[in-house]
Amino acid sequence: MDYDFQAIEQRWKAQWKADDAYRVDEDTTRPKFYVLDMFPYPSGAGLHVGHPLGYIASDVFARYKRHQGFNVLHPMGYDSFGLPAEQYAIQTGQHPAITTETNINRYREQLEQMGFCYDWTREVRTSDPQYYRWTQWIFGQLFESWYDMEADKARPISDLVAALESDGLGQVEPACDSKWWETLSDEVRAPWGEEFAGKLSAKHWNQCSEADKSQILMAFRLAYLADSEVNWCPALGTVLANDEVKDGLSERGGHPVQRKRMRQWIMRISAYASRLISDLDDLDWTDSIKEAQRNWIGQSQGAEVQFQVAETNQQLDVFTTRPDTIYGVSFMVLAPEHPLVPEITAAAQKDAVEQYQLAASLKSERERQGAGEQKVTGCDTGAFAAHPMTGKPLPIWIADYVLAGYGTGAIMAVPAGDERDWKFAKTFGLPIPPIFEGKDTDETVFTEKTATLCNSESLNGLSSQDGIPAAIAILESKGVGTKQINYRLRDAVFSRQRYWGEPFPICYEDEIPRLIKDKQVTLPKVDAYLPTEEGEPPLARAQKEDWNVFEGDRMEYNTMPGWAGSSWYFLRYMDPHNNSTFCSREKSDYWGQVDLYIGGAEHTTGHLLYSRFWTKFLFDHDWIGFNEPFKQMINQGMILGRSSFVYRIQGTEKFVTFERRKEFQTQRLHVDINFVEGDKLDTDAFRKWRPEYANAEFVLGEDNTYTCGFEVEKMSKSKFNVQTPDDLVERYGADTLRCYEMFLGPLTQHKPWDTQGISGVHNFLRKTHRLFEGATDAKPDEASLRILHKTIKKVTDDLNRHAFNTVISALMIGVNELLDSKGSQSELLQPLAVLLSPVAPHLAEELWDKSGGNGSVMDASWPASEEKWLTADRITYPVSFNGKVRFQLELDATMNPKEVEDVALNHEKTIAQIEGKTIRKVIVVPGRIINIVAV
RNA sequence: GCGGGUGUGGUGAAAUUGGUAGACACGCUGGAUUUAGGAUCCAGUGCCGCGAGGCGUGUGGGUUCGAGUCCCUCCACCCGCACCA
Repeated sequence: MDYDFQAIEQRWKAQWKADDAYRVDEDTTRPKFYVLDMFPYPSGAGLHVGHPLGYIASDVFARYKRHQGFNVLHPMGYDSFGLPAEQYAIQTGQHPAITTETNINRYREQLEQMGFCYDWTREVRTSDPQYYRWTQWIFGQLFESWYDMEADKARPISDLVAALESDGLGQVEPACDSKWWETLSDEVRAPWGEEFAGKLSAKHWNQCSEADKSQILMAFRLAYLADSEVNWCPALGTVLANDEVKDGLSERGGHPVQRKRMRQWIMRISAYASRLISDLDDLDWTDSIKEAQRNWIGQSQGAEVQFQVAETNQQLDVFTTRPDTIYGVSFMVLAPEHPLVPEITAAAQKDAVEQYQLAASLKSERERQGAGEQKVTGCDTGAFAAHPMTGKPLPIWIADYVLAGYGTGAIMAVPAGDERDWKFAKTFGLPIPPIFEGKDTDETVFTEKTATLCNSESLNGLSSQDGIPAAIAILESKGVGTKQINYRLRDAVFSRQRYWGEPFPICYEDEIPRLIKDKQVTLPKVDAYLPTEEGEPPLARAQKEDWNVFEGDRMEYNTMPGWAGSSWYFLRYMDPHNNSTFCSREKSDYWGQVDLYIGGAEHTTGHLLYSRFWTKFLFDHDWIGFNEPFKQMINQGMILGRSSFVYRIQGTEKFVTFERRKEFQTQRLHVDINFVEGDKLDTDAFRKWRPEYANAEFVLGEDNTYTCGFEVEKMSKSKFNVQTPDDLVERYGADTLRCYEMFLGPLTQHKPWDTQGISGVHNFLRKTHRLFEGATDAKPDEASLRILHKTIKKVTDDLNRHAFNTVISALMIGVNELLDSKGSQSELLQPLAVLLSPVAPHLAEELWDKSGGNGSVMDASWPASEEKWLTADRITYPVSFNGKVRFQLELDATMNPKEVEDVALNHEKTIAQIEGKTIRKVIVVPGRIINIVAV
């Protein structure tokens, strides 16, 4: 009988459903294994063949681990809040929940069709109030926490309040902005005096009103409200986090982004910067992702140094990684936006400075970041700072190349040792004090750390390695500087001016935010999904009675960003229906970290960083027992599409075939790959595609056909090159699709999609089916047993190293060889069905059943390869001369190297090869190779 | 510029510890069979050469009895970061 994949797949899918075969429960008698796929956003387009690649790999591994006796958690759910559904709502007025539901149903259908072993009873959706109440709860906990730098962990805000009441800020060191008090209103600060520099006393704290205290605490909360420069995207009508902006454009949609000062909820992720870097070391992730995270966090060690501005009591703080070069400082540079600029600028320079500032502010983010060559620009403020060591006056300039957002927004310029400072000094004729022995820094800048310092008083003769700590010691003893670690990572904006996201459990009284703890706030209904006329977010449209909870004067109008719900979803899968906590400690202790996380590499600096941050936060409060979410991660490569093109002769409705396109002025247009078979265009289908092509004419090739051009590029709707899994499953079955996607090549590599190869894999499954047709209870012969055990070993080894493509090859070889050796005995076939089951579960179940297996193949234990069938009696040695293989020699496996050598040397072909030469050396690698060196 | 990665037949690729380069497939060529079907089977297929043989893993060098694999040089492409003080 033929391989009727449709009947087989339908039958077993139904059976598994009836048996609840994918249901998992906690079971302390078995070891656990947690395999997770990255959370999909259910888009309207459904899945294309690229999406399931990772899902198939994780499913294969989950099934393999189950065979090995692990209790495997393998869940799936949806990151179902997000922009596309909301954009659609804006256009059509349809509630995003409806769009989302429709899309999820489509996803679910596609996922089930491919036979994934997800435990659907654990499905989560971030837009479900039962889920997001816990996202809101975690936000609330972040709001009610501060970061204790000494203990290096988050603690309840009540601890900080207690400390403030008894000792003020004297005994505790909370993570905060270096000048946290500057964000407070003047009334709050007034009693503390002009000279206040952060040492808030208990007395002052206790004198504050409740409103004042709330303002002060805001400076220390892990989720806080603050005015800050944000990335505002007018086209999307919302702010974006740094990781959502690429080259000054929004990652989604590519719209321009501006800087704007806005009051926003912010997450103090910077408090975790150091742990987010150091804990990377123990993760089994690719170096490139770990490196990208280190880069993004951007740790640099150095010193903060204070410079006194002459004739004022103002002080300039700068951060430097090279405090050893302090004697080489000849000027200072501030960012044009630096708050001190207006205060210190000399009267004579006022106009020039203001002009420069204006010019800088008019430049877009993109221009500021300088796409290409950087021109050196700057402007003298006319003010001077005193060198902290020598007291010498240093001119203070402003310039674009100093960024307001990094460090303190000001630098001490050391032209001898810094490329940009050097160029700046050369451009504006500023001095370049030589500070490196034997280096003419007037000629070229010397940026390496290898030189010996000179003209640097007590630092003379020191290398940079010794000079840095020495310089810091001097600075500290003079009270003009401290050792400091600086990070590039900024706190993450957590507000979005959007409708389709988690509402904040926050209300305002006299504009003071208050956390609503006793009731869950759900999304209110609104009359439109657009901002109000006053520019308030859509939620501001909701009337008082539209809110299920309305407290204070008003509710918070912002919603949370997409990454809120996805930062902790892997925990909810462990305990998805818990109504009293986000995830019970008992469950999270059992399931623990994700053992294997599979997904794309596009979440490097967003999701992966944020979920690490939230995990550490939950760990600090002892609500979970681990501080990293994902122990091992594999990033699957993209499956690229093969786009087809037609060539329209400019200004006409004529299309010219690929071969003759050069004869005309043409425009290359994407054409739907559904009209193209083997690069030949179905011209009738093309005419019917769009009204404007109805009268299309074609300039054909010699064979009277229209040939399309092609290119391999990213699969996308707009390129009309999307291949969906649906019709492939229809034509070849889910098992074939699963095997084919695995067979394409290494999981982590990018590869073009090409359906031509699919027949080979389908054929393999048919052959496998045929092998089982002749199942008997007879005793298998030795040769067949060898084939089986070789296959068991290869498949097992390859699965362990996640080499899924060679798993398929190994099974192909095994089946081909067993067909040749007539190895159709149940004793061989049953283990073979188990080997097949991770990659082709439906067929494996059918064959397991046919070959007399008990129960479901899914619960059969993984076969072990037996050593005795792996070692052969005879070995075929390649015999090489000077490294080049000349002939084969079949020898007894028991022969020792000396015996092998003797046989090889006396072989007639050897004698022929070495004729006229002397043998210098003979190398025999037992079981491997014989190499004879002769000259 | 810095960091990470990848270069192997016509194509996707394999070679796990330095040990027969191209397994397994696709495609192609020839043949068989068949109710011309996107079916099946057999043989061949890295390149050059009729052949013996020679040459072959981006380039050039090195280590080694032996290098796709290790070391150095350069090139190409992909990804990330990018005036980061």
